[in-house]
Amino acid sequence: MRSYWNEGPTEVSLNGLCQRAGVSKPSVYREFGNEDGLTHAALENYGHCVLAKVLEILAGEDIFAGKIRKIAYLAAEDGAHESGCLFVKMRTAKNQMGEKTQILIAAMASMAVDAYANLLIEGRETGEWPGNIPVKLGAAYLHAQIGLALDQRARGEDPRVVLALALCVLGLTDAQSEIA
Amino acid sequence: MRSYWNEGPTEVSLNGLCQRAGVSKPSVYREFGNEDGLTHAALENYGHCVLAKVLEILAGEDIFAGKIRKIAYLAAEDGAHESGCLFVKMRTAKNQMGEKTQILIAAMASMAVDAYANLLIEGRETGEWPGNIPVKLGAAYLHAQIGLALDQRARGEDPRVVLALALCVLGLTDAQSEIA
DNA sequence: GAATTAACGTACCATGTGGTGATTTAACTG
DNA sequence: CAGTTAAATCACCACATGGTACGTTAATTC
Repeated sequence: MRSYWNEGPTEVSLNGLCQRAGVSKPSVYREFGNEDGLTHAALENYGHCVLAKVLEILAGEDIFAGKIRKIAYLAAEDGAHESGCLFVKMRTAKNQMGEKTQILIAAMASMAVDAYANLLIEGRETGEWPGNIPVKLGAAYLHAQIGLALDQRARGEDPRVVLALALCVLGLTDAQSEIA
Repeated sequence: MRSYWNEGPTEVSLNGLCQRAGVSKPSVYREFGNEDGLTHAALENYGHCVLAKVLEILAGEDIFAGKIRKIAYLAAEDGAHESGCLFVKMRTAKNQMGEKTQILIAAMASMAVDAYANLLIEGRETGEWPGNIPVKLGAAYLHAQIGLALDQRARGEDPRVVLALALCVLGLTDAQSEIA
């Protein structure tokens, strides 16, 4: 019922969604208050789902490069969220979102870059991530490139080769052959 | 009068624009037919303006790395189009654009990647662009990274460090210090 | 200056949006 | 089975959007 929200892209109107979901508008309003609450709940739910996947990867026993590769795979070619990353879609249209949703978007972006930073710190400590790139810059770079890949997929482009090339700068020279 | 369109972001409605431009709606329709024709004309005009700048850079007497640096500067920190790149904004919301405008968006993207390809070919011929990255991939990569920088600026982020790091993969190790 | 033509703008239309009050249906309690 | 309460819905509102018919003004021509 309310998981049907995952397929609801940003372009669908509240008016049309509750129609194709078989639920009437006042019910939605009783449950979420207003559209801002609705998008907020949808994004929060989506965040929990995708966060679970990412945390599973980060907590795994993989090697550093393997974790990066898995995250890149998730962003570039995993068919699970084939309708596109809801976070990226909402960030793209964030000025059309309500206040609460905008705050959530910013918070999720911050969490993502923090997660990348932790991964990079771990990689540096174990010596698996060589080079002299600051962790902060690396995390921002990873976040930007993953977001770019998701954006490209939302446009119908194939992000794989570009993402593979972009990740080379982190010193993972095998990333290109691994992904492409 | 019709150059006021450059400041017109995608979020402004036709209804509100002709009001703040002091022109009545029927006049707009007499001139452009429908909203699709309007956005098309606006994007075409913007394309001519920005294309002039890019061509000026490409046709200059600069060294290869200098041209790349100038283009990166144009994308990352030039205040000329401080309201954001209209092409990127329209590409972001391309499914809300009319048919003609969507075709123009695709055509302009193709022209951009062709221009990058020519630049890279020139760089390789003169030996200024080392490495074994195929020209086609390099052009797609440049296009993606420039687009990412413009997207980040549209979101209010500072794209400079990420773009500088991304351009390192092209073998321009000095790009980071030049831009940041 | 009169007549014709071209451009312009007011006022309007149909439609879709987010949001809500009144009413009916359903469930639960005694 | 009767009576109260909770929940879902029908129908509606105000508003904004893209788009247009028609009256009005301005320019042109003789």
